[in-house]
Amino acid sequence: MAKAHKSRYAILGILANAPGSSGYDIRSLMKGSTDFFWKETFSSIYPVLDTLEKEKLITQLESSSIGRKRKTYQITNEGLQILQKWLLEDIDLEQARNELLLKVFFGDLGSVDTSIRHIESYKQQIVSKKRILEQAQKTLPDEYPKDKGLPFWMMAVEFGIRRLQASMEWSEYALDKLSQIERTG
Amino acid sequence: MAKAHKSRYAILGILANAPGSSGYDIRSLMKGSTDFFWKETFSSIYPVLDTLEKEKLITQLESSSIGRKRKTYQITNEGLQILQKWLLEDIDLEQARNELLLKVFFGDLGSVDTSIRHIESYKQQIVSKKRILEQAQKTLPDEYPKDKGLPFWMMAVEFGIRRLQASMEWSEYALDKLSQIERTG
DNA sequence: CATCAATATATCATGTTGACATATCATTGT
DNA sequence: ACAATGATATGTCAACATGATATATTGATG
Repeated sequence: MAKAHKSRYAILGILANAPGSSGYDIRSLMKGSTDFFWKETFSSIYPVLDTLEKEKLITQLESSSIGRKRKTYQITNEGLQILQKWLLEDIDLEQARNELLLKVFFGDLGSVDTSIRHIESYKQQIVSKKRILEQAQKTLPDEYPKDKGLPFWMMAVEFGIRRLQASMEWSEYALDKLSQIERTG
Repeated sequence: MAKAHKSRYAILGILANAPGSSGYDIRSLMKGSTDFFWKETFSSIYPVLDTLEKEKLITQLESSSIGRKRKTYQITNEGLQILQKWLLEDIDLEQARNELLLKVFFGDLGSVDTSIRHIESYKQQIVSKKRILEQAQKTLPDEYPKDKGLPFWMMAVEFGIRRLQASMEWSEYALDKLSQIERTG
C-alpha cells in the first residue's frame, strides 16, 4: 500500500484548477467546493505547499510588489504528471469514524432521551448541510457554464445530497423507533 | 471544544458491554460490529488500554494461569461514569475524507474511463459491504434476542444499509452521466 | 480615526494510522 | 510424530493529520 500523503493531491488538484493561488486561497476555494468530502486546514496546507515546492511539483510566482505579501503558486508539468498518475491509482475505500453512530450504538448505557437529543441535533445539521449543497446545485451551472470540470463537480454534489437525504430519512426512522422504546420500556 | 481522544470511549464502551475482554478481543468484537462506522487497530487499542488502566477507568483481571497469556480488562465504576458523561456530550458532525469523490471532482484532469473504472470498483465494494450488513440485520435479533443493546445496534445497522443504498444508487447515476459524456464529448 | 472583520502565514502538541516485529497455541495434513 | 499453517496475542515506530494558538496586515464601517 502506498503511503497516504493524500493532502498533497487535493492541494495539487486545486492548484491545477486555479493557478496562482495562495495557501489562503486554497483554503477558501476548498471551503466553497470540496469541503463536504475533503477538508484541508492551514496546518496542512502551508507545510504541504513547502514540500511540494521543494519537490518542484509547484513553483512560486513572483509577488507583485503591490498589495499585501502573499505567496502564490502554480503547478509544474511534473506536478501535473504526478497528479494524473495518482488519478489512475486504485482507491481503497476507507471507512470514516461516525461519532453519532458510536453514541447510538452504546445507547443502552445512557437514556433514550439522550439518544433522541443527539439524533435531533444531527438531523438539523444534516438539513442545513443539504440546503447548502442544493443551493450549489442550482447556481453552479450558471457560474461555470463552460468549465470542463462542471459535470464532475455536479456529480460530487449529487453524491453529497443523496447521502444527506439518506441520513435524514434514517434520523426520522430512528427517532420513531426511539419513541416506541420510550413508550413501551 | 474538548480534545478528541475518542478511541478511549469506543474501547470503554466495548468493555462495558463485554467485560473480561483482551485487546485482541476488543479488536475482534469491533470487527463484527462497529467496524463499518468505527474502527480501532491494535496500534491504538493497546496504548489506550494502558492509559485507561493508569487512570483507573479499567482494571486488569487476574489471568487464569492456564492457556496462553492474555491481559483481560474490566471497566470500573469510575470508567462507566466517564463513559456516560461522554454519552451526554454534544457531537460536532465531522466530515470525513472521501478519496473517490476527490478523484471524481478532479475527473476532468484525467480520462472519463478512469472515472468510470473508479466508480465501478467503488460500487462493487459498496454492494459487498451492504450484503454483510443485511446479513447482520437478519441474524442479530436471533443471536441477541434479550440484549438491551439490540434495538440500538439495529439502528446503527439500518443507518449503514441506507447510506450504502444511497451510495449505490449514486454510483449508477454517475456511471450513466459519464457514459453520456463519453458519447457526446 | 478607532475598531473590527477578513486576509495571510505559520507552529506545536496531540492524536491517529499503517507497517512492521515477535511469539504462542491449535489444527490439519502427511 | 512432526511440519506447516492460520489464528491468537501484544506491542513499537515513523509518518501523517488535526485543533488550538500566535501574529501581523489590510480594508471597510461607524
